[in-house]
Amino acid sequence: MGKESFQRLQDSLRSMITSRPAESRLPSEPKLAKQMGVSRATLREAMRSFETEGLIRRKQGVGTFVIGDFPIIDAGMEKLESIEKIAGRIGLNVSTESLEIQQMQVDDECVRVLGLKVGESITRISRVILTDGRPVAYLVDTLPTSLISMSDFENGHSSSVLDFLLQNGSLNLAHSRTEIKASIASGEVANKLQIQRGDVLLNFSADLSDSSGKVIDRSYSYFLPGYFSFHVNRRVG
Amino acid sequence: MGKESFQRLQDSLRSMITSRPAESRLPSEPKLAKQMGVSRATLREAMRSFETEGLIRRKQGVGTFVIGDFPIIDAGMEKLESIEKIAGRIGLNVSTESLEIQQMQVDDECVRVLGLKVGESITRISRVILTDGRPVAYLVDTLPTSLISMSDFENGHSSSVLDFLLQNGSLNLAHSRTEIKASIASGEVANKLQIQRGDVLLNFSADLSDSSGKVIDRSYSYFLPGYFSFHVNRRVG
DNA sequence: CAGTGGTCTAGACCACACG
DNA sequence: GTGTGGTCTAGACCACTGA
Repeated sequence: MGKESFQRLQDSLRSMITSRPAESRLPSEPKLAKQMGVSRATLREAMRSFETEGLIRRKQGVGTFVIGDFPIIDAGMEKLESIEKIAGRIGLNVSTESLEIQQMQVDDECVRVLGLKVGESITRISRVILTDGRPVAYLVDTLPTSLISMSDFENGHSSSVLDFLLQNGSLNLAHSRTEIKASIASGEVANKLQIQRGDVLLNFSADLSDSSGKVIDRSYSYFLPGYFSFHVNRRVG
Repeated sequence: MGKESFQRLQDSLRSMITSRPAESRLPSEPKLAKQMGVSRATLREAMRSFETEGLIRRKQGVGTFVIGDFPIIDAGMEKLESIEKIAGRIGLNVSTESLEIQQMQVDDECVRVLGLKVGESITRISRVILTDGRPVAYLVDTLPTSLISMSDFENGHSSSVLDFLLQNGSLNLAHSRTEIKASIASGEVANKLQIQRGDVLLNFSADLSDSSGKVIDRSYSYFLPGYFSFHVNRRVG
């Protein structure tokens, strides 16, 4: 296959996909590969970016489907808000799944970041956010167990750790230092988000601090590209 | 191959890589695949994430090399600064390559974003940023030709479009609205950055405005993960 | 030139969903 | 069971580098 023919393959695949109605199923991979005159591996490689863009969705054992327009969660980054609040503001329904709450002993990272002593207990809360039945984000929060009660949290209105902490007025949450990265999905994260290992993700790691600068919560967030639009307004130096 | 054995493969590869001195060359892919008892395709798949992390570097026709610690360009996003300035502040040398300046007629995007009329001329400036000889970012700026003189720009001290515009005091640059995405490299971008098509990139698209809100410059930036650390401080809502 | 990584192929088997 | 996508294999050829 020539250097440009891969581009042509992608172009014809793209027009084939976009010409189809939303929700429709594409021909199976072996058939499509034969139609296009390439091997299945090459076909799959060409389709990779379409799934990243949110153009298609593959379901093992079922097929590959065209995704129509979907709501994009648009969020400025200056303010820290829970995804639930952001989605609520644009009238979008999000749900939570795979909520896991786990207590554990502090590890090296917690000692360093959260300023805890060896032997103290931390709580790790992980969850998957869905819009329209589709997993779109995987969030992991780690914080001292003393700050969060498992039963209170599970009985709360929101599954957002941030919203829970804000309800507790005694904490004086001030800001979050958020680091922005692009990464590829590990097996674990891929499983949570129902994507393939190796797929592209936008990745935040954030330290939430109170007004004294003490770090309260370290969180990792993994977002499917295509479903979110994060932006920030930058001052000219 | 079982579901967990891939993880084991990655683990043993990782420890093999990290135990080697920086700059050293790994065994060739066929040899390594044989050693590990997997096919070359599987080996390459397992090595993908290592290149994303900046742990290794592949060079076609030469070999695969261990990368030692490298300086990470750490930048807050509140202030908009050129990469050259940020790097300079931490004492890091960056250079520019593949500078391309191109004049063209406005396309639909420019009409919409830059508020130009059909028939006006725009200038597109693209360039690759290197640190330590390694391409780490690919930047594309598009702006009205009237704002930038090709010869002035080429003779300037910096190859940064932002720095050039700032020198011109008559513009009143105020802020940049920057959208943050994760994406995979197209053939063109992969070629510029000397990576593989399909590799992961962090991606900004930014509109630079003057104090009246008029958009002066639309830019696209592609960053290799691992070499940059962008962060933002978020206020608690 | 020989040796490297980059790509593609054909085929196989697995895990999974659904009737 | 049948058919789907997910993964892996063995082998081939290409493009590139450097001696």
